[in-house]
Amino acid sequence: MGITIRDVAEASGVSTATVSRALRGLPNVDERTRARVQRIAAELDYVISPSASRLASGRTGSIAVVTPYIARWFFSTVLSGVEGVLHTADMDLLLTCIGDHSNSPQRSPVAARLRRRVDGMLIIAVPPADPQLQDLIALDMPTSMIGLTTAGVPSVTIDDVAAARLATQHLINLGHTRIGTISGSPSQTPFTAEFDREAGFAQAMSEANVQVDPMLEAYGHFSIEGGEAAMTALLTQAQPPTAVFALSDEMAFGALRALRAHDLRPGKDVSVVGVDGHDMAEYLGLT
Amino acid sequence: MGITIRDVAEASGVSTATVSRALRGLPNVDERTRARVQRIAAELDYVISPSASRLASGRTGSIAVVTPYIARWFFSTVLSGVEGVLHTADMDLLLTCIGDHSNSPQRSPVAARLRRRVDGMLIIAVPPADPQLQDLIALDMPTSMIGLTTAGVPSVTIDDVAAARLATQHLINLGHTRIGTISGSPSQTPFTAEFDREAGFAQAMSEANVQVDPMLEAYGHFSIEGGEAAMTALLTQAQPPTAVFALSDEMAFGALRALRAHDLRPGKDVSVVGVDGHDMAEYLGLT
DNA sequence: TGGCACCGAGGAATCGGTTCACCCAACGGC
DNA sequence: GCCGTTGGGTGAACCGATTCCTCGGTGCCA
Repeated sequence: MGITIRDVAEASGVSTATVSRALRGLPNVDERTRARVQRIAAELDYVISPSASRLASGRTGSIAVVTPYIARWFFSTVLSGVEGVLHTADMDLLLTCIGDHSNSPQRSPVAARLRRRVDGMLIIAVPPADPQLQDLIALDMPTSMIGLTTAGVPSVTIDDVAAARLATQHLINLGHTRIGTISGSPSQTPFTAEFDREAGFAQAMSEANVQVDPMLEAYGHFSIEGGEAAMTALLTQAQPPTAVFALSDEMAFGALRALRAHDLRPGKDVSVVGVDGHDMAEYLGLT
Repeated sequence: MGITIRDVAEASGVSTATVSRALRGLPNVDERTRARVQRIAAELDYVISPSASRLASGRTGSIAVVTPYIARWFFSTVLSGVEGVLHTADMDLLLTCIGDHSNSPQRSPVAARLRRRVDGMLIIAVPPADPQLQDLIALDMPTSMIGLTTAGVPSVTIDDVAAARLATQHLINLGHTRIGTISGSPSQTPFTAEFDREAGFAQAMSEANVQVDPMLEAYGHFSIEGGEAAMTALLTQAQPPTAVFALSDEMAFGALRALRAHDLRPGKDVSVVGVDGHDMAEYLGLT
């Protein structure tokens, strides 16, 4: 069917070993030989068989991206960047979504799926308490993380604590004292970011000696709908907050929508801030 | 290093051939033998080597998803769905982004990257005129498409023509006669959707005997910023439109932002409609 | 001039499954 | 009792690279 390395070898009058070295830029090949092999390979439209190469070399040339969500803003943005990097590095990107929400019985455990299949993984913002995370780390392969940290694994995160403090302080500076929050959910395994943002909020509040009213905490599950419901809940209280800190921009959107529904003007009647840097944030009159 | 099929074979006292058949549910294996093999494989924590399996069988068990964007709403949503399906089918998902925008010289041509690497592809809304598309189709492997159609390739699309007609008619029903459009760009390779939506707009307009003013066409490049710029351009004309049809919701967002900047109320001073069904569409007061 | 390092290249083992061809025993029909 | 089937199973030839080991030849240095 396809052209094999042997065909190329015969056509150029060398051994397959030489072809392999020539094509991969390894040393110990005469440059003239290399050029000839390359030319012939191109003429024959030869494409190396990744399976065979992987089997023989032990390297797969692909890395897995593990993420709890794909369609959400933060994740797809990161994914897009990662794809670019991997693509130019000529690596395959295996996309794998893990998540308690999609616990269909058919979804085999991630760790088993990845074994012997990739050279490394990139884990994006998986909740640290996710049981599957341990299995992944136990695979003991090169790993990086984005948006969460684990001992011994390189990672890149934003300083969520600082960001949340900043956002909260902004509200305080505006003179607000009844500041509500919209966080993820009361009981579920928290994301690292969720944890840190709450911490930042608490810090800023106590620093400014502003009382945190437990009545003013609502849960938005990191979705737009959830944010809206949470905001509605806050607004219908006897003493609604004058400002709201949303733990993610998406929930902030929902909150804004709730404001509209109540004919309140965001930024005037009620201030809303969110954390994320979402593309759309600035378009919507978030504080 | 890893446990091989041979280890399992020896441990269960059968040949590797039988292990292979037993583990993959093929016939001609005594059920008791199969059970024993499965148990032993599990005990040994045996994981089959995909590379070897692919090499021997010729099947890769993975399919490529080819898309021009990852981070945009439509694409990441589709991607998320596809991942679910593929995952439960126990297939690997190779993510590949092609796009004229990211024409860094390093990005090898997609078609070559995919040959011998996947069993099939899923192409999402690539502009029909994209040169790489031809190469992909020339690979002649099982392919499906979403959001574009090509002769001989199964595909699923929404009826963009109808959707655009509907949106336009809505504006017309509201009594508007000066209706502007914000489309992608005047010259670039159009997406199928772009094409169809323009067609639907034109149809609705001519059916209602409403004049299409060529002055009222602006280009938003399918981005929020672009939509805003386009809307601004429309608004600063001598006779600005009273309604605007945006070819995508993202551009519609931008348009709304421009309205805000001009202190105009969406839906009252100027009506805006978009097509897409974007999650956020309804939250923003799009018509 | 002998010894040594190095360069370009080939031979062949190897990676770990899959699958084809064949084999053997048991069984049923006539 | 003989023969054709069929279910269960084995052996070994692949699949298509990679890579270790080997080898002749050349240039360099002592």
